[in-house]
Amino acid sequence: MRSQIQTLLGTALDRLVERGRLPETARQIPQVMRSQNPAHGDFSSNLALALAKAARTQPRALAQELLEALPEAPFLEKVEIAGPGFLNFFLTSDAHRVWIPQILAQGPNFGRSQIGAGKRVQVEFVSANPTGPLHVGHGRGAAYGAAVSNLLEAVGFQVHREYYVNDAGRQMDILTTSIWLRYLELCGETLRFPSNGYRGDYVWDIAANLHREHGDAYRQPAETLFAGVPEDAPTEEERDAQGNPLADAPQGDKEAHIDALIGRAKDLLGDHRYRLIFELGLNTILDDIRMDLAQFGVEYDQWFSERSLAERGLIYRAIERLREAGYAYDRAGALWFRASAFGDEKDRVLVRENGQTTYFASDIAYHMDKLERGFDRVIDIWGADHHGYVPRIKAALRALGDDPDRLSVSLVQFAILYRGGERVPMSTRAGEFVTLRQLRQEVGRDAARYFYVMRRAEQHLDFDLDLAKSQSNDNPVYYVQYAHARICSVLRQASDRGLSVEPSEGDQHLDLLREPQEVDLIKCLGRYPEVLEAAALQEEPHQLTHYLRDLANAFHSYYNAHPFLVDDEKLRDGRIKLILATRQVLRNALNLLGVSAPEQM
RNA sequence: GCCCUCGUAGCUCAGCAGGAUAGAGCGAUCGCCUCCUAAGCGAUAGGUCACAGGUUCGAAUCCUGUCGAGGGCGCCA
Repeated sequence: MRSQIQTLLGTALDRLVERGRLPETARQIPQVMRSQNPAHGDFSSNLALALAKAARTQPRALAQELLEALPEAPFLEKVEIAGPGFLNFFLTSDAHRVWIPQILAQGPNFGRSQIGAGKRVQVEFVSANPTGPLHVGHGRGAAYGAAVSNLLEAVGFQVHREYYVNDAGRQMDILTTSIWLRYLELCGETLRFPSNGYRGDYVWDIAANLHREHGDAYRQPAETLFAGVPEDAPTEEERDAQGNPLADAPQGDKEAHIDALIGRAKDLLGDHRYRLIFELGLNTILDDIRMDLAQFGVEYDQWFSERSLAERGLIYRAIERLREAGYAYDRAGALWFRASAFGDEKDRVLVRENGQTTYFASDIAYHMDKLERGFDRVIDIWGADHHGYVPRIKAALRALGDDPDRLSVSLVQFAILYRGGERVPMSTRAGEFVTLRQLRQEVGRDAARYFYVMRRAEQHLDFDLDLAKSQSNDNPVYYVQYAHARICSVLRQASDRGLSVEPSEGDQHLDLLREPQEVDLIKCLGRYPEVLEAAALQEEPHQLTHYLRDLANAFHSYYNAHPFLVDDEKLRDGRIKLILATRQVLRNALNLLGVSAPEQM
């Protein structure tokens, strides 16, 4: 509808240009927007204000000329000049009502479009290290990434959802060593668990599995293992309230300590047995993450292994390409990428002094591969703590000769949980973090998915657990779902009374819908395709949650003001059509957000 | 120190490719169930859009600076 008005205005503009009233440069796609205020009609345009200077006249006078040059259109009730020179367009009530048969005919497809047709988009999200269960911070990335993917798909893009599995690197070695140490404790060894190890209960569980399967086959005396290992740093428990180490606490370096333990573990276990524990840890945790996300309604097309990059020689190839392009150089025994040549703060290491490639090198190779796979757009959804990482990855893409604008990075801010008005503590200290699974169990999947995307991604999110659980109108999820359930309930009642809920053909009886609440609701339904398009193209699912609130409100107001199951068959038919259409749009929008549309509440 | 994000009603937030009188929800106050789920509806009150400049017909929106909040600045991942 908006584009049709744009076309009309464009024609008027062309006419004025042809008459020499306006210069050639004035030709443009006119800005047409939804009016905020109903007194200003359905749509308005500021075209006359924008061009008044070029026309060397007053905005209102130019608006008058545009108005006279405007072609006739059957869907327009009237066009007014208002304020400083706005053109306000009022649609006929018929123009609004045509949405209802369209919604009923298109069903689940209503609102979808083909704007992105033929374009492939990759969305990479969550990608948490497989070293422990997902926590509530990952949950927001999951809900946001899944919603953005669904939105893009709904407007026609071919979407590829991907999870980057960090199954290489030091964190996995720390996990492997942690599992083995817990296993040794289960064998009866006494040892001091490293401050930098993974201390969660799940590590005990994996170790217990290992012990159940293999008995003491992997046992080594703790004294042998710790012999010659540099001293650890104090753990949290070994510090006082001010964070100062207690008297008997170790005073070493936790990094050197854990690295030495990893080295000892590899030597003592041998390559084969070390790999076995490594794989056991990786697979156990990855399976858990997969299941967790699946239960959260988040599915992926691909789980991309970081290790596969090295196996396919992609890291080597990326480094060679950088070297050939002259952006890699040796210094102090390491290989560096000249990121500073592309606006990054400083140069970055690709290959460490010890010969190992960095995470950054893997990531360059990964992004190189993403672009080579031919996606028109690549979207990375990262936690906000990674924002410093964006310039260097873009710098690398530019150095490789790729177009860095094909990659866009969305940074999702943290979610802060509140319970009883108090902030829920979430220190990274082992055992204290709240997992995504715990959150789902506490508030349910629907509330979690909805709350996570209710705010703009780059905005800090206050997640009120009590509100998410409350079954009242304070809770936006229930408010919207209740609208859906209410419609279902009305239809059930109709059947119980022997009334037909099968709507008549086409636009019959819709002209009877003239109550103000009916008009508001119909207008709201008609906005859905525009809202969906904007939410998708701007990657902002929260626009959809705001719309859903409006739509549910329009429906609840209608419900309170007028009965639907009236004796007059024609009026009843019209009203049932309207609420059927409302139910459809509620379903379509909730579905994109991964929230259910219950028939009963 | 440098960089990023953000300061809008008592609270939580929309609005930000400039547009008309700045909007919701919660909370507060007052109303509405012989009637399709009151998990609902209606009404009222509540704002120097952090502050100061600038750009222009017009600024919550763009630019600069100040103040304040959170985050990031490893041969970690």
